[in-house]
Amino acid sequence: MARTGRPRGFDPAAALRSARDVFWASGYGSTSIQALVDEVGLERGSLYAAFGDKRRLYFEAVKLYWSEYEESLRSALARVPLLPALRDVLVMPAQLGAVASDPRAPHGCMMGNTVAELVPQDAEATALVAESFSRFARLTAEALRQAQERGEITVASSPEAQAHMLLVLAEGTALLARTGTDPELASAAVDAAIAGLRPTG
Amino acid sequence: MARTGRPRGFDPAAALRSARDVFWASGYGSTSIQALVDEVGLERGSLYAAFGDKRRLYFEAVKLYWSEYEESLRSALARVPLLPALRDVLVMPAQLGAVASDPRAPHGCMMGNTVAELVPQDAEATALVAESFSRFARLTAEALRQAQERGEITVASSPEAQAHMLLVLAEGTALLARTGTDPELASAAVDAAIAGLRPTG
DNA sequence: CGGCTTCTTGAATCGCCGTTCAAGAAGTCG
DNA sequence: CGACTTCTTGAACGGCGATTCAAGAAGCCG
Repeated sequence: MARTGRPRGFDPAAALRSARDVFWASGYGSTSIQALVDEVGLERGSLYAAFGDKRRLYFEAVKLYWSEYEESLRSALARVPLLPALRDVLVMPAQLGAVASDPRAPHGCMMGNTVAELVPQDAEATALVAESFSRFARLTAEALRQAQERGEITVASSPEAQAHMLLVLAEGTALLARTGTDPELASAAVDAAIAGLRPTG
Repeated sequence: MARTGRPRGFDPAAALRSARDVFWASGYGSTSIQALVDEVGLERGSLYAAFGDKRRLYFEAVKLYWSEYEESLRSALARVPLLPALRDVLVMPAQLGAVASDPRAPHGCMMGNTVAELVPQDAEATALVAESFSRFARLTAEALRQAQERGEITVASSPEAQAHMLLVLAEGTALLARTGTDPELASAAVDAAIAGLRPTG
């Protein structure tokens, strides 16, 4: 039985991307339905029909954000040598924050923003974030393990501990980027941490 | 001319501490005046008379938070050797988050929470946070410089870069603590970063 | 003791927010 | 071409938010 009736006048994927950008810039609580209507270009009813309520839409937006982030992380982790690749991954959020004063620019990591705003009060958000962070840790630890075997990084700490440190660093950098920290200082901080991963002479 | 009229029936400092705890647990936007009234024990009118509006009260609460944090930071930075002291400072937020599932417990670093929620949209919040972070960086860099001179930590990076790295690490750890991360893993991550500060071979 | 000043109380106000819904529009299929 | 189904539109609704205010209470000072 084929789909009948009036077809959609918009592209749901494009609308979701647009909604993600609004949420990314303003967070969950501070983004009004009105702002979404204005920015996404759909009327209220269409938004609700297509995505359910605001909370559902936010979660979909976060999932989209994460899927794109994870893809870029994967490709970085496949690089050899690993250390410069890690540096790029960690510094990226600080570059996004270069336009920190523009309220309509995206700010920080959407996962970190979700943590600050909804975790642990919102159980669904907590689970979503925990799953994403756990994936980051698993992928990164595996890459670190291989790099340890290659002798590229120090074995002074376990790959798991190092991976978690990088997660902490990534979220911290993304958070501080919102304050408009000097990008050079942010890079230098990342470099100082990365330097600690080199094998000791 | 002495103060006359009916005296206050409450202690403003105690009320502010109480308000800080509520804001710390729930953030700015999610804390309603009603919640403050319930928790602080003042009626609406008294709250407004004593502290001005919600935003002012929040800023006062944040300032109180920071003044206490900075004091504890100062005393940690005075310790020798410095590295174990730094470890304690960084791990602390992860311990606070041990009760992460309790919504009434404090969550993360109040400065970081403010960044996530109000920066950069709110100029006053942005300035307040920038000032605090800058103080953290200055105090920490000075302690690191002395430790470098003592030969206690590596000179591979500048004290300023190392200090900023520690700020990033502290905020990242506090953020992740909200997700209820295993405290042991959090400690291990901090240790991995601290290990990178030791002088090489 | 009486007048004055300041604090307390909690009901009232006003605006904004998320959500719903009824009416109209636009395709599709027999 | 006509009936049916789905989408679009935007006005309306109910609730909850921060904030104000008028009336009463409580201590101080001459």
